[in-house]
Amino acid sequence: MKSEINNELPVGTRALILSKLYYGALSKSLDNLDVERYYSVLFFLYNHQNCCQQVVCDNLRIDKTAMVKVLDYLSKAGYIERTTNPADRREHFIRLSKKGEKQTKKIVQSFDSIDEKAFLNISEGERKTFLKVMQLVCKNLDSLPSDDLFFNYKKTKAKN
Amino acid sequence: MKSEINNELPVGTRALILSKLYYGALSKSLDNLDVERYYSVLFFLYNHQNCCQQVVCDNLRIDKTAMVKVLDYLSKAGYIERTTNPADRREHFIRLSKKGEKQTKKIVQSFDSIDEKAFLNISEGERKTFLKVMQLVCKNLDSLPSDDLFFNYKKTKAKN
DNA sequence: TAAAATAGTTGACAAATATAACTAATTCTT
DNA sequence: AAGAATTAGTTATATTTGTCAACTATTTTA
Repeated sequence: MKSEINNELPVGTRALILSKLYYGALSKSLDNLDVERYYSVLFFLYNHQNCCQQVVCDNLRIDKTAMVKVLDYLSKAGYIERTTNPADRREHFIRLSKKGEKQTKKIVQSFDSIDEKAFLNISEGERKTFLKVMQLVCKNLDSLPSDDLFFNYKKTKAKN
Repeated sequence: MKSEINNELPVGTRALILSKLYYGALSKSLDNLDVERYYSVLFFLYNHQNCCQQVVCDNLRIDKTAMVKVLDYLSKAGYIERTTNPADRREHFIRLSKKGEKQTKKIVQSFDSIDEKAFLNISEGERKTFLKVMQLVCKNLDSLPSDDLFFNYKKTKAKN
């Protein structure tokens, strides 16, 4: 038996642990797919067909240079296609291919099923509160002015 | 302005995003320390002096081979010391050095401060519920029997 | 006491992340 | 309308991180 999941950890650390457990379960459940990662990108694309890369980056907090590699990988696996937005030719639309869509459907099902299991024995109200607070915490963290962050030190170079 | 933090993402993905934002803020606030990562390990050691490696691994869900490298890094930086448990000579106790303790105190303060800012405008009750549910979700995910994970596929090898 | 399990380590490798410099296209400024 | 600045995406590189199998040393178990 593992020791208890620690109750005294900062919220960021707990969130990281939660995501580790979650993605561990997810990738186990999707063991026999021909892509082994970037499920969340596929999930996002499933719900946002034909959006451009930057939108994916912003929503999933993935760096744009990393995103290039993710999409190269998914493209090589035949899951996605890139097309140029004629209205703004800098942008590349990302679309799931027929194969990508079919496989991503299973991925979405896996996500849904694990979400469901994750909230077992938790009331609908608590679940709602949880998700609402999670949203707010993200918003708070996202809008932290970087000056706020230097409290026990004098500000040095403040690279941001 | 970034687009909204997406409300339709699976809980694991949201938790990952939360932790990214959190650790981004944290490392910015600790910019001028001579260690640049593994803050959560130091945080944990601060509250659990002289525990052995496996306990840290279990609590923070870090692989034991990764932990070796983490501790090598922290040891080289002069933050920690390893000693053998005389009662069970397989175990290595990890202790913060004097320097490590002094620096980690600042790290703990940073964690606390960011936690506080993260929960701005969130009521005490909601915060409590949030943390309780987070705990439960982790527990649910942790105890998922791996059979539960193969629902849309026939079970293959089920390596676990 | 032999076999199994546990704590920790090593080395090789794959993957993630960060940075800077770059192209191409668009928008802003005057 | 020209030039500057910005934006989307890419490339290349380097560093860090995570994963895996195999290993030592020690303790537990059967």
